[in-house]
Amino acid sequence: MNVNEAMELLKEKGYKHTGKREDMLHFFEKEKRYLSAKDVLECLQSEYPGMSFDTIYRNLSLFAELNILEETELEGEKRFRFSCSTTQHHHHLICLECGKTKHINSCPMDSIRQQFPDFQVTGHKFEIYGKCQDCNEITKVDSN
Amino acid sequence: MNVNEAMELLKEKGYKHTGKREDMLHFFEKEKRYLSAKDVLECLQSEYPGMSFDTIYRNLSLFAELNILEETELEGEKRFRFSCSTTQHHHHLICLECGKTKHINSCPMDSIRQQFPDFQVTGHKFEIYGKCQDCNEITKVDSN
DNA sequence: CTACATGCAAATTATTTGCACTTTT
DNA sequence: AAAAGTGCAAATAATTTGCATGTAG
Repeated sequence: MNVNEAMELLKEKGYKHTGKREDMLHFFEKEKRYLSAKDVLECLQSEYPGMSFDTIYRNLSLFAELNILEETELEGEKRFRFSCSTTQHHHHLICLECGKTKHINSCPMDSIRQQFPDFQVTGHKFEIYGKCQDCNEITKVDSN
Repeated sequence: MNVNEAMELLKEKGYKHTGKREDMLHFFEKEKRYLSAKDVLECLQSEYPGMSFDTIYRNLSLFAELNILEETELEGEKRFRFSCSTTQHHHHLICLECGKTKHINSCPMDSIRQQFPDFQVTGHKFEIYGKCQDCNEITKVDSN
């Protein structure tokens, strides 16, 4: 998924092309990590001073519904990231300092489904939290 | 972990023995599943008509801090369940209809840590959502 | 009688919604 | 124009906090 494909999808579905939408998507494409509504607002407010949370929230929900963004909930906040659904199903290591993510292609669900055939699985969440290599190095430097 | 052990732990740490705390713990022990603050309030209000959310929330946080309860976040709400930490590390299948849970002893983290030695893991979440066998059967009956 | 526990009311935080106005198409 | 997008202000909803009072040890 990239910004052009996303805008194309929006057009197909009858949603309009606005600068705010495009800029939101560009921000997500550039960051490649989970962002909160606040992150997005802060980024877009330089460009659009009157920009409000409502618009951010409405568009985030819309994008998530269309699978343009992946959604998760982290520390009591919804977070979104540009969808990597063109690649195979996967999970992430998430750095709690900088938000950077790393893909994990292996998914433990296959074996789980076999183990519990009576449980009808509708979804799952597998996320690993911690500190990425870069953030770890910064800490080391700081404490010297 | 059981209610007596939990009350013992509270006493050790200098927290007081109150009927509300004990009843909260009994409720968790009986239910063996993830419960929201609201669930707990509804249960305790019959016994303690004046019972307020504050007390529930304060005690839930306390119990979680002392590892008497396990905490997770599900559909925008914090949920707690009686801790099974005496048994080995594990995860759950969670029925979104009735809240019932099933243990999974296997944890995918061991292999993940090996795969990403540069990422300092501080936590992880692995939860499987769906419909348990009982709830599935109820649906079948309903639709007849 | 002292520290912890609780209720009340008010504050916080993230998110959603109704309504009037403004853009896209 | 018509449909969709947006800002504003107000409403929710879950959770937290300050303060005065109550209660267990």
